[in-house]
Amino acid sequence: MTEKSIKIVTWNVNSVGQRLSRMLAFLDRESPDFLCLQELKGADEKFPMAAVVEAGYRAEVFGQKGYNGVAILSRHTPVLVTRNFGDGVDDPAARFIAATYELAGCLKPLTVMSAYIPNGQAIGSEKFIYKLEWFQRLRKYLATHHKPDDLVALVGDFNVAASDIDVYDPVAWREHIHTSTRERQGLHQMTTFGLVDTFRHLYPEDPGYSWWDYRQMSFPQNKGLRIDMVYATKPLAEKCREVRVDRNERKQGSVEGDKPSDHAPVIATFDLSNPRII
DNA sequence: ATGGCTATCCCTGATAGA
Repeated sequence: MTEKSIKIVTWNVNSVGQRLSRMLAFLDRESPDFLCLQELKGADEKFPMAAVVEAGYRAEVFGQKGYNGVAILSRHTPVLVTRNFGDGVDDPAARFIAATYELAGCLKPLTVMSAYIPNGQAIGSEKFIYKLEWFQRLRKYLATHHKPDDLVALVGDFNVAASDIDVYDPVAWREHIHTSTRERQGLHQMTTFGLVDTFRHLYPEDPGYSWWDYRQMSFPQNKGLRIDMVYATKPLAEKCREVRVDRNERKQGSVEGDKPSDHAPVIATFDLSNPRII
């Protein structure tokens, strides 16, 4: 393979079954190398594998009945796939999958991770503590399995707006779930492994919202949060040329299709034209 | 202040998401 760039997408689809036609159209239109999904909301056997294969992709799937569920779609075949953290914690939630690829023209393997960070529900709740612990477990997983100079893309729905620029109304959302100091610290601790927020790095001033509430006409008023991110280790982040939010996928209508997810896809493009560096 | 919408499954209400 000699492609000069790779495209990595993260998209919380809020049920892969409900979003199938939109997703297939997206694959056809954008032709990403990697499409990382969150909130499949179904067990493995409910995943639309035949349609994905028909579209020219394969899928590494980590499903769960009713809730959560993550996947990585790609035209490439991984050499290694891991599901969950394998850290001995008894946690049945399907929120993390990682796949490693040896791409032609790439001197080092590329690892792509699709993560669905817990929502946290309410500050101080049991689910909030679980969210904070989940960040620590993810941080430990990174340190155990990778080095900061590996090629790693950690993408997904992080359920935290990292700073006030990522929030449409920071005053109303002050110390709210998704913006609280402890959540932001958890997210920051994760990045200290050596991860760059590619969107924020390229566009310091752009809100870049990726989620809008289904209620209250939030999307037409652009009342959003940026909680879906593409993180990359430094050697990979240096190759990032563009990150964009595909807001058309949040729209409703005959052109875009019905029933959008409440999240829009985030599309990152990396230029790998100099293989001596990668 | 609350909930307003959309998804799941036990399915015609409860639970969860953010």
